[in-house]
Amino acid sequence: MGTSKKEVFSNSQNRLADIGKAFAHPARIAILEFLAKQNACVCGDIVEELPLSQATVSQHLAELKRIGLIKGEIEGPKVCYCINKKAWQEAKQILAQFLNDAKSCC
Amino acid sequence: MGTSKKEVFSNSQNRLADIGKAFAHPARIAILEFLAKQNACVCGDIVEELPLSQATVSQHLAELKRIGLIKGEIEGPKVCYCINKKAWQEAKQILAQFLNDAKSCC
DNA sequence: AACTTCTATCGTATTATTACGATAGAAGAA
DNA sequence: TTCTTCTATCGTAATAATACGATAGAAGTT
Repeated sequence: MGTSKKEVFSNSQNRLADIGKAFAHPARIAILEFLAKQNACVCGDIVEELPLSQATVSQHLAELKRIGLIKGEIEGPKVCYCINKKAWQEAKQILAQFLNDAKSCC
Repeated sequence: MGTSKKEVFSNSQNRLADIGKAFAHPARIAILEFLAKQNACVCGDIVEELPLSQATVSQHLAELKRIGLIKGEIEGPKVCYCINKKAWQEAKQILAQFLNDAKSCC
């Protein structure tokens, strides 16, 4: 009790839920928006964009990396982040399919 | 500390995060999938579809109602649920815009 | 080597979420 | 009225998520 019973749901349901979780916090939305509008990797200045501490931003970045939507590459003393295009397309496809399956009702 | 600092983010960022939260649990995905594939309102049999208790399912339904993605109408002793088409379209539009704004990178 | 810069992680406190049994209330059936 | 059915809510327990200061480690600079 208290634990999410994800083992009783299908892989695709859990994958979609994970994508949803990536979007389920305004800070992660802000991070993704910032990365998405760039045309290149962003090195470092993400923390300055957000009204959150460096530790908190790092946690959100780690969660987005776990889900796969962003990539981080070490570049000297900094780390460069960018959208993972492949996972982004996959998320777009999964969400579009899910959202388009709703039939009319009521 | 511990509280989500949603007040420092924009309304649209928080709205998108709320939509993400609706999708952020496999049980809610399962509920939405079940409702979405129907061509009519579903009265009652949602609990039997899910390996969760009636109380837990009711909580998930309440959360989906709060976010606006589903509607519930009292029909005799039962309650009929269905996708809220308007909010569903809104969610689709918001997500599509967000997902399509990613520029190429790396 | 010593210093600076950048980021991940640890430790920790607080709030949120998830889950379920039990109960209450609403509405039709007997 | 009494019974049954259905659903929301209460109470509660446990886990997850959020946030941040402090610290550690990696890498370049002086």
